[in-house]
Amino acid sequence: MPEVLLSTQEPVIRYSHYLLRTRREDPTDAEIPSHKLLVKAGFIRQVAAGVFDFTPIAFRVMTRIMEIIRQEMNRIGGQELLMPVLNPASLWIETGRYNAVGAELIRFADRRGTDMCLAMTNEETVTDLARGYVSSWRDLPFMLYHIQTKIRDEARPRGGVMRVREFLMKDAYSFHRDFTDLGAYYVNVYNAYRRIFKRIGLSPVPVEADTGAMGGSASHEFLQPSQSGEDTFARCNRCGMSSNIEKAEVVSTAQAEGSRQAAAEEVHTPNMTTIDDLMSFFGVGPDRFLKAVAYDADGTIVVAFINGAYEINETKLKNALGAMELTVADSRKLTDAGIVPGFISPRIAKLSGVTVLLDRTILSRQAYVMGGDRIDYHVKSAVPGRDFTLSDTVDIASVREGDPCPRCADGTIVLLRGIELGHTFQLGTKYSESMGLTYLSEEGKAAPVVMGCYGIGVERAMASIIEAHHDETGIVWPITTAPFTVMVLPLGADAEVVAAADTTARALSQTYSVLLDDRQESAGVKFADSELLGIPIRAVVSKKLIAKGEVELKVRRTGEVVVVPQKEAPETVRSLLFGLAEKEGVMIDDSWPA
RNA sequence: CGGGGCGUAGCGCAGACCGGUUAGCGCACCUGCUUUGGGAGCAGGGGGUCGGAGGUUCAAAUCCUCUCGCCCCGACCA
Repeated sequence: MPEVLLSTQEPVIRYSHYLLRTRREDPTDAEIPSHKLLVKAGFIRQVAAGVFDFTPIAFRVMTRIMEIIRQEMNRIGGQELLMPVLNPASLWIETGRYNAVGAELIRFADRRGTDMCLAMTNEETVTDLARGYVSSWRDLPFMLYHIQTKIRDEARPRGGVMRVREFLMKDAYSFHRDFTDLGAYYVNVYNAYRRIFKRIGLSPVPVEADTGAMGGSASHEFLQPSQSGEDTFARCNRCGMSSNIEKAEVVSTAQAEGSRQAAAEEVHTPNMTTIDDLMSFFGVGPDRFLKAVAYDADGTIVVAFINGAYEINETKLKNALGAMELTVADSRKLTDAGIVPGFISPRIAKLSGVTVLLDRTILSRQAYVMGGDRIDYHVKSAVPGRDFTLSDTVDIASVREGDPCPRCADGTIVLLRGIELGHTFQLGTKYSESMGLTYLSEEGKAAPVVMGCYGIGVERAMASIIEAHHDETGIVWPITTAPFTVMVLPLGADAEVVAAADTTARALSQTYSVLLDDRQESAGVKFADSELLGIPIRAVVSKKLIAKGEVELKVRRTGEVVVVPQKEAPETVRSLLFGLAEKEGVMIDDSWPA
């Protein structure tokens, strides 16, 4: 596919009048490389917590990312439209999200007193739009998308532009007659996503994900492995299975133990309420203990029991319970219910108003040390099924590094961190049913439309590109998303240097986007800035070079330097770019550069 | 929302404990001259409601109260 984005008809951009100011020093409040570089190179400026200005050079990058997204969305039949950020609360009340979503959804009343909110995504508006259009199976399928501001009042914005309160997102919505059709289309989106990320210089891992408050069935996150990432995912070292830790299944291996089972025995364990305390007291590993964690799930007490070597995964627990709100229970509430915090055993299941959940990892051993249900006592050699009721077990544990893979025979799990670049959901009928988006089938029966939705964050993609493409001196933009293709540096203020740089810049700008550094700055400053800004090709014009009618071209990514006659500069840039395209794994159509 | 920290020039900071010159330094910015292949030199200069409000005092950047904002860790995260 041709990267026409690099082609340009625009004039040379003159740095001296361009709204761009780099900084000499690293910003103190930035932690991750992309944040530091975006600020240092003058791409972003914070306006409020999680709210940023994007300067012209940054917006050029965003425009290129958006254009690649557009091309790939259009390729799979997407129809671009524009939906509003300002939404009436009534639409969100219809789907139930008005109450289901927390304070991230900004709610307010307009001047007439009508309840409004600022859209964090557009399922409501798109479903509302579609129900005015869809009536027959003949109308399906289709896909709509837009690239629009999203507002989410995040509790804690962080990582520069990684997690913010206002951002641009490409969100796409597909509409189908049934799950089979959705499933088939989902593959198209999946492939389009892979193409988009490859083209912008990223290589995220598609991982199975929890659907969260979005609802629906299948969901994948595209996670770019990075230390700066906020998501943790599990990956099998053999079969490649990848799953967000919020969803990753845990298979515990049963340990072979002697068939002789000692009788349960109460042991005095003064003030020992943690697994660590008990480990040192009993002198055995954490997997010998039955750990109890008490929660308040939508107002009822839930106590989850798990093998002491594992941690409860609250997302999985929440899903198992179908709970909206899950918090750690306060001890007073437990005491009131007749529970002894710190010494809880599954025998409390008989108490009224208490739900007990047993994690599957409990099955891995035949006997445990568990709570004694009275202060300062534990029970040793407690056998599941004998000393407490072994009801159905559930999978609510967090997978650990080194655990066996749930998919293949002999793989083990590795935990990695990643940046969520995109998320795809097979929504199903959650929105169509609640909002009455139905169609008449060939049999003349009304059925809810089956939907999918697919997001990509634009600023986060930009930041991720920097995370993946930078060095000690600055950003190294891939040619597909670079704000400019060539940066021309005249060294010195000599009239002939200025004139030659101008000629070179004009010649190059016939085909490439060019930033001409016409500032009255020393050579060192210009070199440092060109490296910081990360423009793929640097063209130097100096007195020495002019004497021989030459310009020097340097490739930012590789450091390769060539000196060529001034007239050959455009042709040489072209071949350098083809070299870069190959290195970066992107295609350039031979018709480009023209 | 819990814990910790910070608000003084565009950016980074000092001054504050112990109230008292005209609030200072570096970078950036302006003028002039020199300089121009790796963040230049000399000289001169502009820019401040000291986050905001109230209070104490003869006097507040400095002490007290309230408030707003921002950062970090955690919780949260369609």
